[in-house]
Amino acid sequence: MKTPVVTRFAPSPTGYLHIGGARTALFNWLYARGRGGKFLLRIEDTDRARSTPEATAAILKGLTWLGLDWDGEVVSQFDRAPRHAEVARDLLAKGRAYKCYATQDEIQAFRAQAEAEKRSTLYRSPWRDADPATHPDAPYVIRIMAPLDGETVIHDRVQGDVVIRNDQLDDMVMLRSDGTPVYMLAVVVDDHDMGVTHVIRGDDHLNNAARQMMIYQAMGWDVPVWAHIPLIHGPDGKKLSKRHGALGLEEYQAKGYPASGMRNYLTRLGWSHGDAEIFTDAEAQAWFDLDGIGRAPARLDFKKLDHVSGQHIARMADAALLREIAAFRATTGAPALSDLHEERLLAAMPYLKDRAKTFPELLEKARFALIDRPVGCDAKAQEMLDGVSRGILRELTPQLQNATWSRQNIEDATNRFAEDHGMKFARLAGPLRAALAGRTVTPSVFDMMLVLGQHETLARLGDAAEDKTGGA
RNA sequence: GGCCCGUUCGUCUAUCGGUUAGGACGUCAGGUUUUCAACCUGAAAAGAGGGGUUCAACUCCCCUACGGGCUGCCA
Repeated sequence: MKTPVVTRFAPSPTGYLHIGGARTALFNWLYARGRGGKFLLRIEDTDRARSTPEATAAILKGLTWLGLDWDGEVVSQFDRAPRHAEVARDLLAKGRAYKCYATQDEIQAFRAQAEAEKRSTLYRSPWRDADPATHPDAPYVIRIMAPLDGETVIHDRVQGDVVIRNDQLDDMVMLRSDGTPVYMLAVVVDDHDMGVTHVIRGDDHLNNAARQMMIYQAMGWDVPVWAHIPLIHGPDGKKLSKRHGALGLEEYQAKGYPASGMRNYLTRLGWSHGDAEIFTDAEAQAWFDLDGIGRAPARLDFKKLDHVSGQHIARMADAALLREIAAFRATTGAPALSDLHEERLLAAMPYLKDRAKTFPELLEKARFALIDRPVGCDAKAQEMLDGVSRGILRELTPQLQNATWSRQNIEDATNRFAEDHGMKFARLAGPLRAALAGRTVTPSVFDMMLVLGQHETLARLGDAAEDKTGGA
């Protein structure tokens, strides 16, 4: 029987959810969800000085926004410290670890000298083979006994087989002198206890995998499947850092990218499935595999994000889009839309969603539907509504008044009017735009009329004809 | 310093020894048009460098260059 897949995301709560971390979480989520497995969440909060509850909250919030749901309770690594220590002592009892009484000063001095002499800085503790009878009554750390020769092979699903000579591995510390566990021990114990089968994480941990395997082997535990994915870089190809901006996931939320577009973009960044570019979650889950992950770090490309985002907005169902936009407005602190405005926005959706890459862009194009009279003209729209144009609108109004409100009828009436007056429709379009929206850049005038309805349309035309549209 | 990983159009990538090296974003040129977009068509654009192996190398091996990571009683 095949063991079910269990993946996990294990961030340190030292800040917001980083875009790179979000992608790592996404890969774990996709892998588990596509295989009917579990996706677990563990907060690595053993560094008490840097961990904050606010950061944990921000991470959960970010994951929730991205739509990555996890299974079971969130595990706090710090809470499991006693269990980590227990394993360290177990290893001690098994003779796979030893107490080291070397002071930090001693070790530091050794490293400084090794560095000066350009020798390996790997520290070899003299206490490894010391007779327990000679142990002083002093603080000690517990170090693992690393194998002295041979090699460790990391069978990595992304990087291939990575061979590390065991003489490159030192007797790493597992338990500090104050009895607290070190990260390297904690991850292994937690991953094992949580039943994690696939460790998908940044390739900055690739070398660490060899160290961690020492613990798995000493405890006789199954080593998980490794998949070390390249970290993503900024647009300049350099490591992601503050100066790149847009580092936190919430910044993307604030910019109005739909979560589905974000998932699509991040999935496709450094992973591919033939020529597939735009896909649904169901497709991503079905297609996602470790083999498709590239081995080189990928750069963020905001233009492509825009494109993917636009495609997702265009493909979303109108009602769903309306809900997402309402949620987006709420996060920006905008007041909820009135029923009338919401109704109009929904009606306008088919005309707007093909043309917007983000929610704010869509909202901007929807302005005409979300305002009440007077429309409020900006400078260009005001210019458009000169005396002549107002006269034209006055004459056009009765034609629209008599039309039964359908696209066909509105278009016919308008075109007939233009023809009768020997003008091109383009001559009418500008003033109509200004009258209906108070702007010169708007959706199609017929689309707007349809969304607004006959009554509102005529009222706005009336305002314009009488020069009562108001300023911007 | 030691060890490990990586390198195909500007960017994300396909190719898993034999292709005119394909797609997407972006760019440029046309088209459509009712403004802005969107959309459609087309174009330019790539195997880091050097050695091997092979009838044949982007693909396999080695070296170099460049980029990245690890080397903590941080995670």
